[in-house]
Amino acid sequence: MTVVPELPDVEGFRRVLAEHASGRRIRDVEVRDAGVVRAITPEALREQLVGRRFGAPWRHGKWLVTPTDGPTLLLHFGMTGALLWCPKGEARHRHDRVVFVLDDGELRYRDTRKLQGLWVSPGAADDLLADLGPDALAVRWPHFDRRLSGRRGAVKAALVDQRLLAGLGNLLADEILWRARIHPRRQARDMPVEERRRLYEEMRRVLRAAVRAGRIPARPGWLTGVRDDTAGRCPRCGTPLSRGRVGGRGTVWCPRCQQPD
DNA sequence: TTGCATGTTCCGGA
DNA sequence: GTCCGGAACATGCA
Repeated sequence: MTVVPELPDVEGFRRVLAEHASGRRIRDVEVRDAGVVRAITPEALREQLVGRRFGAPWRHGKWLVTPTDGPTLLLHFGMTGALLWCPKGEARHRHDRVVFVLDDGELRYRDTRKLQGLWVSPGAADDLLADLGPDALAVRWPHFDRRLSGRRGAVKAALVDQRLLAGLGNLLADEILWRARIHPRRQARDMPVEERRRLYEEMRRVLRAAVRAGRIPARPGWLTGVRDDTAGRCPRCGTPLSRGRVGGRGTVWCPRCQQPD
C-alpha cells in the first residue's frame, strides 16, 4: 500500500462505505489490533457498535465521519491506512486491524503503520475536528484568500497545515504549486492577489480530477507521476526536477517553472 | 544495517 | 501569538 491517503483517497473510502455499508446493520466488530483503537477500549468499541446501523458518511479534510443510529465513528488513515470492502470469506490481510462484519461482506480498516486509527463519539460533532480549517474541496475563494493572505512562512507549509485548510497532504501540495507555477518556499504574505487566486483555481482543478479518480492520478502531465523518479523531469518543460525539504517535508518542484520570488 | 517515508502532535527555540 | 525544525509514533522498504 504505497498510496498515502489525502483528501481524494479519503473521499474514495467514503464512497466505499456509502455504497456498501450505509443503512446496513453491524453484525460484529473484530478488533485484530488494539493499537488503532483510540480513546476507548476495544471491548467498548464493540459494545457500542454491534447491532447499530451505519448512516451516511461524510468527510472533512482527511477525516471520515460515519454516524450510526448510536454513536458516531471517526476514522483517520495516517500515512498507510485504507478502508476496503471485502466479500465474506476472503482471506484476511495481516494489516486488517479492525473488521466490521455486515450481512453480505466486511468493511476492513487496513493499516500498516498504525499512526492514526478509529475513534467513537457519543454525539455527531467531535472535538477531534474542532481545530480543522475548512475542507479544501468546499472552501470558497474569499475564505481561502483571507486565511492565506494573513499567513507568514512558506506557502507550502500553509497549504498542508490542517488548521488553515483541511485535506491537502504533501503530494497534493507539490502538485498544486507546480501547476500554479509557484515556488514552494514562496512567502505566503508576499503573494499578490492574482497569485493567490491562481493557487486557489489550481487547487480546485487538481482536487476535482483527483477525487474523480479516487486518488492523485499518477498519469502523464502530472508531477506526481514522476516525483519518485530521482532523474524525473518537469512534465511541462523537461527541466530536471529539484528536491529539498520545505516545511520539514520532502518537496519536489521545477526550478524553471517555479522560480523563487 | 541504516536511513527514509507522502500524517499528526508536541516541544523548545527564534 | 507565529513560525520552524526536530522528535516521536510503528512499520516496511531500498
